[in-house]
Amino acid sequence: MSFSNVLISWYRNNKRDLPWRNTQDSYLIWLSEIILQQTRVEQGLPYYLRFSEKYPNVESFANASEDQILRMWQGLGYYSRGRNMLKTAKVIQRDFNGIFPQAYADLITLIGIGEYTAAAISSFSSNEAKAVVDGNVYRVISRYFGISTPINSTLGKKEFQAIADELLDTKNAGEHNQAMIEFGALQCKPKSPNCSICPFQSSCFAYQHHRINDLPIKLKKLKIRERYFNFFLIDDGDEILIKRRDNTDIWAGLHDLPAIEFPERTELEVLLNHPDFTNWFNDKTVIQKSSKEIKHILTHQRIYARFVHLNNYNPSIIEKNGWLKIKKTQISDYGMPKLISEYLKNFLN
DNA sequence: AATCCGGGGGA
DNA sequence: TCCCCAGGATT
Repeated sequence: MSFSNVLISWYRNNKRDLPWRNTQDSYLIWLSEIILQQTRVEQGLPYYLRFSEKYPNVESFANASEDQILRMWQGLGYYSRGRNMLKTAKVIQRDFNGIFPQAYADLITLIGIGEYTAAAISSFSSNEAKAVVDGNVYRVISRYFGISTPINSTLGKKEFQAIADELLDTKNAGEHNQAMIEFGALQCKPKSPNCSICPFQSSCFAYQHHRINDLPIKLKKLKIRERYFNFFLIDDGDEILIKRRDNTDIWAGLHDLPAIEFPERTELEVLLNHPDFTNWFNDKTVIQKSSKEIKHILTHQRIYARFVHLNNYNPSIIEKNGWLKIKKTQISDYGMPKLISEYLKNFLN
């Protein structure tokens, strides 16, 4: 039994009865595909039913106003899908004689229709031999074949499309595509797939190698944290105060200056009222200078630093906070992040 | 190649 | 919380 044979057999036994599967009307299929982009079937289904009832053909859709479309789209998200559908419907009226195309080459030219949707509409409506690759297909292929190329990398997209093309039952493209998607949605789910009753158990790479939870691999978009540090350059004659950073944060074990951190940009005023500030300093404290904001880029963080120069402090805080009082001439004896050492170097010279 | 666009559901 | 969902357009 080939992969496709097993797949189709599974599909015929397990498929859901969904309204857009009971038609070959490329307009209705288009409607369903756009609604289902990045949207679960259960969430999109009621929208499909309302849209297909109110706009049973592309002409009625094209004659709707954008307000009407967006009102019906309300709550579905990604609203540009609705706006683009209206544009496309008008293009169909004007350039395609009001006949919704079935050919991949035509579909791919339309706004809102990318590779996946063009392959879906063409194969579902006319059995054109184009393989769909959506989130489900990425998952099925990556697990079954043990492909660890990230699915959201350029190379990964090419690689998975090529495998999907290879796998496609070209004589039965529409059903094959539906089956791949349905299998990914119902059986080979992202979390806790039903491997125990899977017809591919013995041939699935991920199942055999216990990699189900590792595949597919997706590049995480690194989220950058923004941090606002106010460093205090506490001038005590020929000495200054520094501190060693703990091991739970950036620059672990290096030395920097006493600091107060905020999660967002703040006025100097806010800093002066911070409890640490009022503990550390006193009435005799004079702010001699405050540097402009210095931006420092790390891989996962953007540091915005401000250096506040002061000349008086409460002596007890040195011991209490575990700070160090060192001679300015000894600064270079201590490992410091570049942000700090550069600033001190410029300041002291 | 990265970022934006969204509401909803599951772990 | 984080991840993912029948992705595509834009920069």
